[in-house]
Amino acid sequence: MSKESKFIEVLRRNRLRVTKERMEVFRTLSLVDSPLSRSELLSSLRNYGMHPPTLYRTIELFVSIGIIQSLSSKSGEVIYELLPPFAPHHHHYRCMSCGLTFPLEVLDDAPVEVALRSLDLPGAVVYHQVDIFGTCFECLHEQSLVGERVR
Amino acid sequence: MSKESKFIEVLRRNRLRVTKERMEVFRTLSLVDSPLSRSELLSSLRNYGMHPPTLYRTIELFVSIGIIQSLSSKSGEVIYELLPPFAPHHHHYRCMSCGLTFPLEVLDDAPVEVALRSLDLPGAVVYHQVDIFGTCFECLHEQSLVGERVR
DNA sequence: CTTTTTGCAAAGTTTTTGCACGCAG
DNA sequence: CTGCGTGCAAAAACTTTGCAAAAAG
Repeated sequence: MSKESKFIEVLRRNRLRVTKERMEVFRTLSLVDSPLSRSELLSSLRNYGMHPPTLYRTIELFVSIGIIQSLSSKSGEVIYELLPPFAPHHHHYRCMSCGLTFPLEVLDDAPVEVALRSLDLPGAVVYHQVDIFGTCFECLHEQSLVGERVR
Repeated sequence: MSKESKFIEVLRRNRLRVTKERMEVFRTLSLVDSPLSRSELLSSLRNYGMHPPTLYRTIELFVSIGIIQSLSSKSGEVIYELLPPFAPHHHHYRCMSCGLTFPLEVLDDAPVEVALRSLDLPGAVVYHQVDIFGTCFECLHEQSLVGERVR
């Protein structure tokens, strides 16, 4: 079953209508396969004719039915990405220099996952996010080429 | 050495001035000991006389010199919290129902930390964030008291 | 045909900017 | 003293809201 038909299923199950705007937001997120901010989504979809209120309402809807989740970029901007089953569960490596987000594949039996499951918590668990911040090899390399760091 | 004097040290090391506004923002974050949004900080500090532009500039500054970090709340709001050495490294458990954030103490040799250190990553690591989402026991209890879930 | 969803305009809120003044060093 | 930082006002950007029109089922 394709991701799009799964998506349609989820809308149906929630008694929501399948509109081209919702499809388009979903497609953009699937295609890019990396978290996007509201403004990035807007500019991607603007040529398509998406209006801000529609996008905002769609994002809120998607969050509420669990299609996407929000995370914050290092710079303090909120970004959104697809959740399972639309994207596999993964962690993030984020470069603080160029801002790129690298998805990190995590198997269910990886040590991190096992360790997270065995924690003693103040409630039930729905999902978790792991974000690792640093400087990616490409940026490290570039920095070493430039003699001096600019203040 | 107290946290405040450490904070002053960091400002000095960055050749920044110690002002009462900066002290006040730092104090609020230390005192509350849980992540705060811009608007929460603003209302806490408003009676003190903080103006929005000053707060925003201060937050940006604090992020840039590594005093605080941003994370996103479930509702998609950006919140800020102190980083080591002003607060111990910790993970978060966040209740999706009441919105409360529970800091989770993590020792350096905890399984999660060890597992995270042994990952193969596309760059160098500066720090990481782990956020676990779910429903806290208090909210679970309340929900069981209410017969029906509201649609 | 009914009900949900979108388009649009307007209002509301938050954030940024520029510059003059005041305070830290 | 000498700028760095803040206060203030104004502008810009972003987000929300309400309602009529359009589209989905």
